[in-house]
Amino acid sequence: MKLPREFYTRSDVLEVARDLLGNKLVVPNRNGARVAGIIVETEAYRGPEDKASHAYNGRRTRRTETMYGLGGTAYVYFVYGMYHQFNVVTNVEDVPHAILVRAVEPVEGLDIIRRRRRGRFEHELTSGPGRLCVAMGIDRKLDKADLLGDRVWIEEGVSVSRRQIVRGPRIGIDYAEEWVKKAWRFWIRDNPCVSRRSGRSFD
DNA sequence: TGTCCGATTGGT
DNA sequence: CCAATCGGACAG
Repeated sequence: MKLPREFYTRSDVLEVARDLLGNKLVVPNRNGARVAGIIVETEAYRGPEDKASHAYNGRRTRRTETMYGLGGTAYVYFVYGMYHQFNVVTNVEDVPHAILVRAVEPVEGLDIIRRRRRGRFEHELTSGPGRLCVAMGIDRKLDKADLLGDRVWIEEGVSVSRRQIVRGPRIGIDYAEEWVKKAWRFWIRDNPCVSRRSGRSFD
């Protein structure tokens, strides 16, 4: 069952980022086979006040335009000349909030995932935002895709109790000054598929 | 159009 | 720790 529009249009992006944990990200390939993973790590970005956000200070360009769309839209961009990053847009139109999905635990289409990530250990298949995009076949063609459509979506997964959720600072945003230390990254405690560089945490 | 740099990763 | 690698943002 796909998560409904109201899940995404809520105004508190931190709450949505936390609630995403345990749900299942699904990408059907063109044969109709499903590749899917349970979301185990997320990061909230709250433009325009959040200096770490691409939409900081109201920045609105060809790339960031997606973030201004309706909650429940995919925001996929390309970084470091080689990696894609999959994000979920939240809130209502014109409020550029988004959540970076940093790691999933593979649960469907393992054969396809292993082929795309040949030579890697099991815990390295989808344990990072760039890795999971390779594993699941996500690229910029999915930018602006509606998560209530049929190209990529998130459906009800497993239930995760509040006690299993840990939070800590976001990763790779050293340029964000005072926003660096905000504990806006959420992950499932002890899950083997969370990204490496998981530094200090607090709950 | 030129320069700087990135919401990462894999190898040293 | 560091290089890879190229598109985006912005200055000029």
